Amino acid sequence: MAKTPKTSMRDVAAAAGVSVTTVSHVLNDVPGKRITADTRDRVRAVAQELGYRHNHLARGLRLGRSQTLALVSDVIATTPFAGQMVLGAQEAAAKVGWVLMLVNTSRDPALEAREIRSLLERQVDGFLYATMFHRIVEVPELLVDTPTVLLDARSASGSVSSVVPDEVSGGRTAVEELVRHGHRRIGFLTNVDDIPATAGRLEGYRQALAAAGIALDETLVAADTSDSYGGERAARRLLTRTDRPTGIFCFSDRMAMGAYHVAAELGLRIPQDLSVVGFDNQAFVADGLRPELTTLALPHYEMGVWAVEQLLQEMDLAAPVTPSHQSLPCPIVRRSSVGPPGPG
Amino acid sequence: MAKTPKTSMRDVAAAAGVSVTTVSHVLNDVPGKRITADTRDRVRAVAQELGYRHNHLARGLRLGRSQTLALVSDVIATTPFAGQMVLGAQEAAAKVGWVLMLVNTSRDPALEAREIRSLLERQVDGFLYATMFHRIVEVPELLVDTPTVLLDARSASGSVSSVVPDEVSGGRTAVEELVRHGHRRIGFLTNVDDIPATAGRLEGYRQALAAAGIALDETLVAADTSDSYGGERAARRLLTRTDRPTGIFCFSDRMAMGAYHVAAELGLRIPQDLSVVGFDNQAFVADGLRPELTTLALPHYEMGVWAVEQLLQEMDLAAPVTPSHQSLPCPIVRRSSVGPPGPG
DNA sequence: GAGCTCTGGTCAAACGATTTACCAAACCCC
DNA sequence: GGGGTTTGGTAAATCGTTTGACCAGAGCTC
Repeated sequence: MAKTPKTSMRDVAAAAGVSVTTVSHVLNDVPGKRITADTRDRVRAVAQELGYRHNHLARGLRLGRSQTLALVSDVIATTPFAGQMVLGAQEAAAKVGWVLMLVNTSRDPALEAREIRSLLERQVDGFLYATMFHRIVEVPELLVDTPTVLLDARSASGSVSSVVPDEVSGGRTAVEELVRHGHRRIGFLTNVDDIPATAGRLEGYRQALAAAGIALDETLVAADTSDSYGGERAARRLLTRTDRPTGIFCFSDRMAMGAYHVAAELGLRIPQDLSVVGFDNQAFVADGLRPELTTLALPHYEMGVWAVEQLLQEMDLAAPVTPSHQSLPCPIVRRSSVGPPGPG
Repeated sequence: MAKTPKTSMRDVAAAAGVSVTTVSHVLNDVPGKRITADTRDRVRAVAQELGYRHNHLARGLRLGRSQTLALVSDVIATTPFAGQMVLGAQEAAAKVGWVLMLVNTSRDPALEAREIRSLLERQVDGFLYATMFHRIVEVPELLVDTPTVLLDARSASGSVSSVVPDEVSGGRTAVEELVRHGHRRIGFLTNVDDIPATAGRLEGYRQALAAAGIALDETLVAADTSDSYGGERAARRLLTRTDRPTGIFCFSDRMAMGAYHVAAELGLRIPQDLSVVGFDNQAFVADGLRPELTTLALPHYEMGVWAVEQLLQEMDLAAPVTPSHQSLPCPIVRRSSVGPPGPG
């Protein structure tokens, strides 16, 4: 860890026998500046030799921007797919040479304010305000005059751009998959929480049934907690009926996992006796079940990318932009849990 | 997004009728500076009123450090527990007012070099070099004279500090749990990959057997891929024997999931006929199985915290430090998959 | 009242870039 | 050879802090 004394443009300039200005012009390839190829080469060679490295802090100070984005989220880590969102954002930022600062606020408003303030002091140019599952939030007061995009969240006021999964089309796709295989009695294991995903996927379920000319049977919709135990309970209610559904769409892979347990218990084979579609494409769950679970993937990576690209674009425009709200599709991941309805 | 013109110390100084120096002294609570309470209050009031906000870029430039850490990792997101590590690091940094920049390199050396260079240009003070599962790596040339700590990785040369899970004690703990319940024939579903976790957990398995006075039976160690299919194959090899083990320790929860499938197929009840211990405490897997899986948790959060604290400490000392290598314990998470061996 | 020490500040020089002016020499045209 | 233009740069101000050096006035001592 020998503290190598850092080389600045001044050092390069001195060694190359030119002014700092020239070094700056050369190293930044400033267009429209007339500098002989000879000088250019010399400056570059010297910079290379001295191990010159740009000082982004100094540049940021002068330019008034840091080329840095912040991702602040309520709970970065409690959901296993959070990483994909962060990854998408980070990669999109890296592509244009920006970097991402990461902060987690644990839903603590005081902590959140403190952290945002800290990021603002670091002259962060824009914010991604993310929640780790699709929610309705309001963007913190502190951020009102810094460019901000909502990630996996929508704002009640609609005042800033946002990107969320398209829950409705996701639900529709799931049910269409069952319909396509010939199912007509299709159950829905839904979630009791009042979140956009619940309403959206239910709406998708309705739409798909309607499109297939299947009458909605409210008793085939069973709500419970979104974990595997909720899945068990809800599945048991549906599958112990004499007119049990031949296919079920589950709000989450975890609920689907519960449904698998109940099916095994009742001696129902998947997919011969019962087809199942999940949601989330949860790593190590969907592909660990037997048969592997057909499910819908949340577009976390894509949302991360979209949010950064939108943010960069909004920051480019000096003028205030009209916010744009995007829903990204949830692609279906076909595995082996869906088949034609049994003779039953 | 009205670009509010930023207020600087100069503005505050002018409005308060003092010099910039005084403002700096007051706002930073510089010790040993004599300033009347009256002036202090006035400066603070004015700063508050004008909405003054520190400019960390300018300070960083002056001070030569940014109070920023970078977490560079090979694959941030492909493992669901990665988040815990990032979270631990971020929270430890936040506690002392530092922030974390995040970069993912996808195991691409060219990309890695580019990103590290970019972070270095931003005057990042220290690096966390993380891998998303315990590996042996060498720290990139570029980082040799910037403080760096390895996270979930160890370096071959041992030249920088590192923190990893204690695989040996983890393996031992798992097997001890089975021994404690009275098991004497204990199988090990291990992994074929040549990584520290494989050797470490096997060693732990050996140690626990030896401590219990149980002779090692090599045929009870079945190696396969670490996913659920590998678990199925390995479990089938062990459980179809006439002298099948009464308890098995699985390299991963995913392998344990495979073992559950085989047990169900063979009509073996867990834990009455077979006890199972997993590893990883994988979200939504361990607690989604029936019965819920007893397993070992990887100390990802704690490793993140340790790494940041170590890094901060090493940066404090100007002198070169002798690197410290830490193994953190993997705590057991008891659920319902372990019981006394059956009469069989 | 000369000489000291405090008190409560201020001045100006960094830190390392970018950018707006400006300029000397060379060249061109008639 | 006088005036204008192009070429290839340079000087200096600036971004917003921190900090080491300095200083005027008040109070104390003898």
